[in-house]
Amino acid sequence: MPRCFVCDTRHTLQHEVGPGQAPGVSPFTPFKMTPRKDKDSSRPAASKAFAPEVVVQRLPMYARVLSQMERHGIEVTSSDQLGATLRMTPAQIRKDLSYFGRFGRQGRGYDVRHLVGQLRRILGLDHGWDAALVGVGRLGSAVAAYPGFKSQGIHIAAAFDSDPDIIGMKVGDLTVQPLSSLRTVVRARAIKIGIVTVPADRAQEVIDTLVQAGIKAVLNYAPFAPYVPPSIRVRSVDPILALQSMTYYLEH
Amino acid sequence: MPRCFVCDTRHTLQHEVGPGQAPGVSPFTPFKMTPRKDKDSSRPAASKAFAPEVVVQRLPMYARVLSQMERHGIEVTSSDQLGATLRMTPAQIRKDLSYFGRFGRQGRGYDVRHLVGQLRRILGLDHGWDAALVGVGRLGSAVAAYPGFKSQGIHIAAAFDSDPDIIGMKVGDLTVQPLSSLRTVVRARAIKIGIVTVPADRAQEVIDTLVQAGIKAVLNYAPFAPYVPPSIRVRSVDPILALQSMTYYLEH
DNA sequence: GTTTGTGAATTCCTTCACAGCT
DNA sequence: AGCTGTGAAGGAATTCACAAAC
Repeated sequence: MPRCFVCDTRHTLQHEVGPGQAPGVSPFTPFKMTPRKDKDSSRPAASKAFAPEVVVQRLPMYARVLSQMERHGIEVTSSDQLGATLRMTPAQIRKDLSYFGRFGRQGRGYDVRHLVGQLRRILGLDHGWDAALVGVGRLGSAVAAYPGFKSQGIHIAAAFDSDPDIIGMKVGDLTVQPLSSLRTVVRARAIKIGIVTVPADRAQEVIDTLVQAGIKAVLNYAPFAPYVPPSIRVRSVDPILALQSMTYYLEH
Repeated sequence: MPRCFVCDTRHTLQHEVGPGQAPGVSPFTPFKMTPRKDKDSSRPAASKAFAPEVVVQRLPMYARVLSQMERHGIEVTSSDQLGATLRMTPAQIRKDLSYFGRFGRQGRGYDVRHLVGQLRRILGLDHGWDAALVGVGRLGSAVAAYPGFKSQGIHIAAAFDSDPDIIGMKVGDLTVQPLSSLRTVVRARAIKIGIVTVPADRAQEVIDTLVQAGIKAVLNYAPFAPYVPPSIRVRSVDPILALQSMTYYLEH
């Protein structure tokens, strides 16, 4: 269905372009990257209705603040305090949490240790995650060296590149492997997360390969809107888009 | 109003923590980072009602695809083709564009060159922008070296750091200056964009300084929710949050 | 026939406001 | 008194669907 405007075939490879879902990347900013309603047929039927995606995107922020508080020895907090720190309304925080359970006590607030534990469990942050990094150029090296991933339980377990000059190089304690072994390695190690730091014109084919290898979540740094099957999650990091949407306001 | 949970005063400096607006950061993903309704009193009264922020955030994606098409020699496109490339519904693209004018022709579509020109003008991308980079550690250096900014008209015009070992170093053709001269330099050169790549525990004070120096837009790479006056725009880039909101789905 | 532009309808998200528990 | 959890209300954003223009 996506018809490529470069070569006008119906392949799934886009040659460059596109959004992601919300730059914010910012892991931050929300978009609506999933096109057309997901219809969402079969749902596991949790304790209540399902949590909207926007809510899931905010959960990690809550977990982060609470970890902070925990480290500072704060034992109890409230939706007011959380909201002040995160610049959100307390009502939104309470409503968001209510999709997943009842974590607070009326009149008291939330036990920090308990809530952060629950959120980590819900988000799957109570254990580590292996990730495969594809593209070990300047950006990829910077990502590999960024200490934030490891400290948050994201372990870059394999690195790939197609450039013969880069293959064999060391990034941290990893050796860069050829793209051709991506599928086998990712399959064998059951890696579920891919981090894509290749140029935009290679990114779609890399993502296709990752998906074929069994990856379920993609962190995309290339400036385009990847095509993936509905069961795969994608988030894009795109500082340029973030800046360009601000220049609008500088101009007006 | 924001009361710091670390030192319990009402200062505006947060010690770490927080979201941004949408990770997506992804410059991509949308959130609702602006708390409480902006009330939006006086509005310049454009041709029609005002464009919602989500719409403004999508405009740069449209401009990017259209630039692509222009480079490929495509002269006419349609909301269908744009939607297929960006994985969005054609209706959304038409509606978004309608906030800013009527750019297409029924039965024909959009003239690529004309539309991209209009979008660049609307977004202020028809001229360059100077930006001040604060924090020239690993991340800051990577940002400074990233060719995407310059190619999109974002010119890093000054770089600052507080580390004596880093001050005086060269990044590209810039010399890193001490933080203490930030205010004067940013003022003198009328720089409106700040890019913050300092550690989270320094980020709020740096942003305060930037705002005092007259900056109007901040691209924040630190993992916390900055406090800024309502007239200042912030977008945060936070790949960790982006990943953590995906692990939820890996787990369920 | 094709494709835009846009009110109306719909869906989704946020905020309100209060009952209920501490 | 203080604060959560949540239905209901309100507001935003998306999608529909069609008249108008080529």
